[in-house]
Amino acid sequence: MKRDAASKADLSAQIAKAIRDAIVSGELIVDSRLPSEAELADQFEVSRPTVREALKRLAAQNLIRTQRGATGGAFVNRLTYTDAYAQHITTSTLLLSMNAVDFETACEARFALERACAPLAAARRGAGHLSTMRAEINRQEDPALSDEAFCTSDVAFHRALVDAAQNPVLSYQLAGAVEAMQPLMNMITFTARPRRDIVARHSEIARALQAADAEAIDRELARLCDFTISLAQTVMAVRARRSVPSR
Amino acid sequence: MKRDAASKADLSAQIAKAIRDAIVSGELIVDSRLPSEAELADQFEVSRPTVREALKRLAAQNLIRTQRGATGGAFVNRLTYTDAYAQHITTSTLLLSMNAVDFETACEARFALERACAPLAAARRGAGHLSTMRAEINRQEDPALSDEAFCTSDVAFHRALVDAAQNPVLSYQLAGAVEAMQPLMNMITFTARPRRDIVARHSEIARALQAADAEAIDRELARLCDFTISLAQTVMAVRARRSVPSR
DNA sequence: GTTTCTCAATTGTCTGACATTAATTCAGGC
DNA sequence: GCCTGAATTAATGTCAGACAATTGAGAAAC
Repeated sequence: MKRDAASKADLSAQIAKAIRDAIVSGELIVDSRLPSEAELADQFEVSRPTVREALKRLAAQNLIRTQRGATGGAFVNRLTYTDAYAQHITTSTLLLSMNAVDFETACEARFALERACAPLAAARRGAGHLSTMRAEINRQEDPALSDEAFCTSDVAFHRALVDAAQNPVLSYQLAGAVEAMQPLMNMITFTARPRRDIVARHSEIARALQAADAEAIDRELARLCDFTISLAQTVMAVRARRSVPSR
Repeated sequence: MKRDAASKADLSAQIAKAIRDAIVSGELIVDSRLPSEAELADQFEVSRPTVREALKRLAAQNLIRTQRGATGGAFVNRLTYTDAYAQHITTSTLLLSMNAVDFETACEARFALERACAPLAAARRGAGHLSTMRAEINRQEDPALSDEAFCTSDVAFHRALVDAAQNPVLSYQLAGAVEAMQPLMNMITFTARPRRDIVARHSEIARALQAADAEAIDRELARLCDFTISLAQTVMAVRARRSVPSR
């Protein structure tokens, strides 16, 4: 855990990097305790506040956790799938919102990824996945369901499809893509999303999954993708006309 | 930018969350300047070091950048694709290494994702992508190439295939999966990876991409996936036998 | 043996200070 | 009038020292 005097970055950034490298390289293994803040301050020849800033940087990335008390300190955190999901979703959401990614690009990416898991899902889907999907379809058929709840159910449905592939790494990668899309999806949902068509697609997907018909799943996802994109274009066109009424 | 007194978390975590929420909700837009540390300390009724720890947390996530000097301060950062790539790769790599994800699962996920972009890549590939892939194949044919360089070239090849889909969101999602796999790949590369077979697959993929033959790309990727997994199993079996020699 | 108390180690927070950086301002010379 | 350059100023970066809060461990009492 050495820090090069070279880089011009802030001390706290240098120290954070040094510790991060030690973790990534395996020098510090999961659940091992880092030296106390005072000891780190001595080692790196900086003050304790500087060390603390470095530790907060690592804590922000879920790389360490801290505990107070006599046997407390900073411990190397095991990065769980849950943590990784959360970070991935945050990053993806911000990336989409801050770079004005157009709906078509995001939608295309999202469905392309989802189609990637169709063959695996068809081969491995369990009863739990199918029942989850059917339950969500039932909820979606209720006209009294609010738009927000419909959206959430939509995400849950697709999440179940992804999970049916029974590959946690794949689920992790796709969860970010699907969930990060939700805010963008909402933009069109709250205007005029014809639920009947979507539920019909969902039903077909569930049927195909039960039949382990990978090609049918793929086909339905492609239709749903095209449908969503064309719907978005319609909505955008209407909005554009409204904002420039007389011309 | 208010902080609830509710949560029991550290003050710096609360403040970081409050500011992060303000950014995500759009209350603070890209490139806008946050109040100075002293002002934030007043607003949140904490000391400056506490505010600084909060800001370092956000800086660790590339959400803000800081600048010294008279007109300095903390500014909301635009999350670039490059930043997002880097974070995604770091997270994915740590997730794989800390959770003892087995090679087969990771490999399956990686190729499933890559196959997702085959149709788009076939439809849109430009001359640049094809020439990059051919150049990498040429490098890979050189027997003098070191194992590390071969690996890097391998990643570059697949990266070009992904980029050929011309969807930056898709590229972002896949870059993490492909690059995070590299350390795991290295484990088998450095023993006995038959380069000829891999180069043959790569050549076929490049040919199929040029011919815009999505199905052929998909087929070749599937073969490469199966090949890689079986190779890994062979290597593991050999290692297991070596580590338990006489029994 | 069990419970309770005290203690020590560690993180969390505050105060106040100084160093460093960089834009701005303004005086002086041309 | 215009350029040059030094002082000003406002901000972050860093430090030292202190105290509060928390928590486990060992000592002491029963």
